[in-house]
Amino acid sequence: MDTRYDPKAVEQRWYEVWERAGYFKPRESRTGNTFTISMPPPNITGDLHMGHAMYALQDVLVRWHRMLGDAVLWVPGTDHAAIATQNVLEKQLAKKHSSKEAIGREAWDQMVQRWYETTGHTILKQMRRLGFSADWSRNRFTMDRDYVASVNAAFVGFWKAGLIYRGPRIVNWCPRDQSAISDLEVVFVETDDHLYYLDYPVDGGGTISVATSRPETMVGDTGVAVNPKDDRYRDLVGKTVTLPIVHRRVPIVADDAVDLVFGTGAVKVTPGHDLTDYEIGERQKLEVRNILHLDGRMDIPDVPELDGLKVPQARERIIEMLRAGGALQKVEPYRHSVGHCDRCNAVIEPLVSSQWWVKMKPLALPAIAVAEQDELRFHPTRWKEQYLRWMRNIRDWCISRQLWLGHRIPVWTCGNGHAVAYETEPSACEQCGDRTLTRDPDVLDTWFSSSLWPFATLGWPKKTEDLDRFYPTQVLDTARDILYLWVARMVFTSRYFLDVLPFQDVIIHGTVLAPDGRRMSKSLGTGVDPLEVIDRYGADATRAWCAYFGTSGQDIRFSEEKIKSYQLFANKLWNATRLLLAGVPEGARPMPIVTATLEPADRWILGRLSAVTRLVTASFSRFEFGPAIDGLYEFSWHEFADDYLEVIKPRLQAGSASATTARAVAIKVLETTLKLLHPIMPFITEELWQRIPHEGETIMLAPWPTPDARLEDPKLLEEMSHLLEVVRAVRNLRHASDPRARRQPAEIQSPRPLLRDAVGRQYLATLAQLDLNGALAADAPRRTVVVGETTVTLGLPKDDGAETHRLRAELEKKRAEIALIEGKLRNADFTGKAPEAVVQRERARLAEAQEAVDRLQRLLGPAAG
RNA sequence: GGGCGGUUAGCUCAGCUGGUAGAGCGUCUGCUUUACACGCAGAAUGUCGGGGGUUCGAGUCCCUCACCGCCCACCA
Repeated sequence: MDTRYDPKAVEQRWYEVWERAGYFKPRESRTGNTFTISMPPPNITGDLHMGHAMYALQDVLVRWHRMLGDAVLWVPGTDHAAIATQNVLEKQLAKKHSSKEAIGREAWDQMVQRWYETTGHTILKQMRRLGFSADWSRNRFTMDRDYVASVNAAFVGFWKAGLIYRGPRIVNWCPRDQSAISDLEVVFVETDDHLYYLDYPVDGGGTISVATSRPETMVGDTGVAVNPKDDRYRDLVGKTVTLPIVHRRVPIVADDAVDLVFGTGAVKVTPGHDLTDYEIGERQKLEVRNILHLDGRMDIPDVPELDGLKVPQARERIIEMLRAGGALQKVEPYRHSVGHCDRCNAVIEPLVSSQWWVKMKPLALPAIAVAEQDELRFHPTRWKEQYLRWMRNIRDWCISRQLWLGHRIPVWTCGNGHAVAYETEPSACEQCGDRTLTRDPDVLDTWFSSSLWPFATLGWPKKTEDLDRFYPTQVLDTARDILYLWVARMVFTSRYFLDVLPFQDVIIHGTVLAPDGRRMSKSLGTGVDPLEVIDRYGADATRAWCAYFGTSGQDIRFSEEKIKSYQLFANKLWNATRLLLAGVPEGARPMPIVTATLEPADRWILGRLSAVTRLVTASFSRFEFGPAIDGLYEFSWHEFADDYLEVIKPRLQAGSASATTARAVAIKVLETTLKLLHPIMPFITEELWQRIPHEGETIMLAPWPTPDARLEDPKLLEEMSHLLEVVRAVRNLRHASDPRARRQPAEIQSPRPLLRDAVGRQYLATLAQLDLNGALAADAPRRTVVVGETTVTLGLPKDDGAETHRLRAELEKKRAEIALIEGKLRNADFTGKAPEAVVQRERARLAEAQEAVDRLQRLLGPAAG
């Protein structure tokens, strides 16, 4: 074995072995349980970023449950991401000065197909590099034929229940994509703008002023609204105004939606191009007028000056016209949020258009109940409220998109106008038999298909074996930005179609940010490719970083230091293994541990191992992986390697029966540690586990360790802790004088059982490089160190004062501590009200501190003061 | 406008139900000790964002302010 661990050489090799052996496929359950996770399908938009590395959290759970003995299935796949992918491909075409319209539908479809094949493949390869143990034989793509069948079945299912309707309603329209988008796909950006005050002449005399940030829409006004409680305008309600420029008469109405204190308290109402106005218009029975073409140009033939202009130009032009006509009262600077398309960033133009909708209220109610009753749990828990807030305020879902990429809406209309949803292409109208059928040109919101993901990937609506065996899943892990877009929707679709929750636990992992705290983004140049990270530090280190930060719920600034520390950790394990394997023949069988021959150190490390086993298992159970990796790092590096391995070195070299025991214990501890670590760092653990004596063909299927409380002896733990403290004190003392001195002669006095014992003294001698075998010569120089009841006297010359200085500082610290505790104990409130145990602890602390002060004073002599 | 999260050592972050402030990295000191210099041994470093309160006792609970980030909303 080389002195350095090389992840590159190891990781690829093991991954191939695992995959070829079929370990990623579900096996017979030893526990009777199944454990299923549906992997959130990455978008086929070509970029795999550090966010995807966070899927390692799923692999941790999956590998853990596999070791627990469950029948485990992790279903992977990819999402066609209709609008996002279309945007990527359109940009590619634009670079070549082309467009989808220019190349035509057929060439476009081919381009899409090619994209699916190449990009989908790349993503899967990248996930393999991360060590993901998903069952790739069950890999799904939302555009696969079977998946399309699921989508159609869901659509028809909703349709038959009357939950889908088509209708003209106001929608968020993206003029660049020329498609409707849902509320969730609109991002609002704070923008510096202007508020224009317009005077509308009231018929019969007077004027009414309205404030607007969109004066160009006044040509589509069909009313003016005021608040019914507004005394200023009470007399005007019911009258009409004549709009400037278009010279149309529109009514003044009263509506509660109007804010009394904003602007003038009077609002121009444009039901055709504003969400609020649309609702006011519905209530007040106002006409809806459309003044925009679908590409965002003005559609107002009556006003040739404006017709065909883009919105910004139209705004400028109409302001001139209004000003000229004396209708522009004033303009104020105004900052407000403007909706943009989430995908292409174009300014959203609300307009009325005929779209397909899903009625949400009936679907939302059960989805609310399950969260309220904690059948559906969120980690961290605060996301429950977020989820509920959204579900409670949910509005109907616009599911149709006017895109060239996506699932076609499975509705065909016959010559007689019967529009019906069919699961497969019909040959005749279901209602009248007419054979002239045309399919709806629209496609579905990509999230409609995603919302079926956990069960559609298992074959639904077919009653497949997989669906029967592996559904529902147990855990969903994802990023918070798709809590509503995706998670919430899976809950109601699964409740609706399968009458069961798609998963019980939802983990919302932290979002990975750039080192400067900005969002990771390719366009900002802040993106980090996980493969580069893997190349530098190894997949195991990358995954450990994910485990450490991912489940805390906080956003994570990407920082390489921590990843690097896990790379070093892997190296540490590698070298510890090298040490233990020296002298063990290749292919040796596991050595049974003979309890009778165990030394205190052996019992101690086994006890600590048991405690760590409990810690890791509890950490995994709570979906908080930070304490698990932290605990394993601390235990194996410091307790196992620094303390235990150092303490047994003389035994190993002596080659006695004691060596056999020590080696057996050390290997047992190492082997167990590797198993506990395997879900997080699969590669190094497999590599090392294969090298040490073990049973079984892969660590992936090794049984998960269980703690053994009988091994945890609190008294022994305390004895060892004390011993290690003495070691540190001695090292400290020698550090201050002559670090090169080895095997320093020394005497020890201690009432502690372990240090009275020859074995314990041997530990001390080994770790602190002391020779405790003889008494110090009477005339030898002496230095003494005191830890609690233990005193060690070393044959060392007096130091130059540094040690005295240190002791003095310690004395001061102890005295301060005593003053603090005494103050506490003098306080009758404390002694009276604090629990007895706490008071006792303070008394013990005081006694200990006083003893320490006595010793320090004795050491320092009369000069101590 | 409403809500959520954050503010702890130079940096990045842990600190569960209130009871002597922790890790990694960095810094400093000393070590080519035969597993590992990707190492070993040791050290230093915090009015736990400000203010108020509850309590015998607050990083931890309550109120309030400030700043950073995120989400939601029919911000004309």
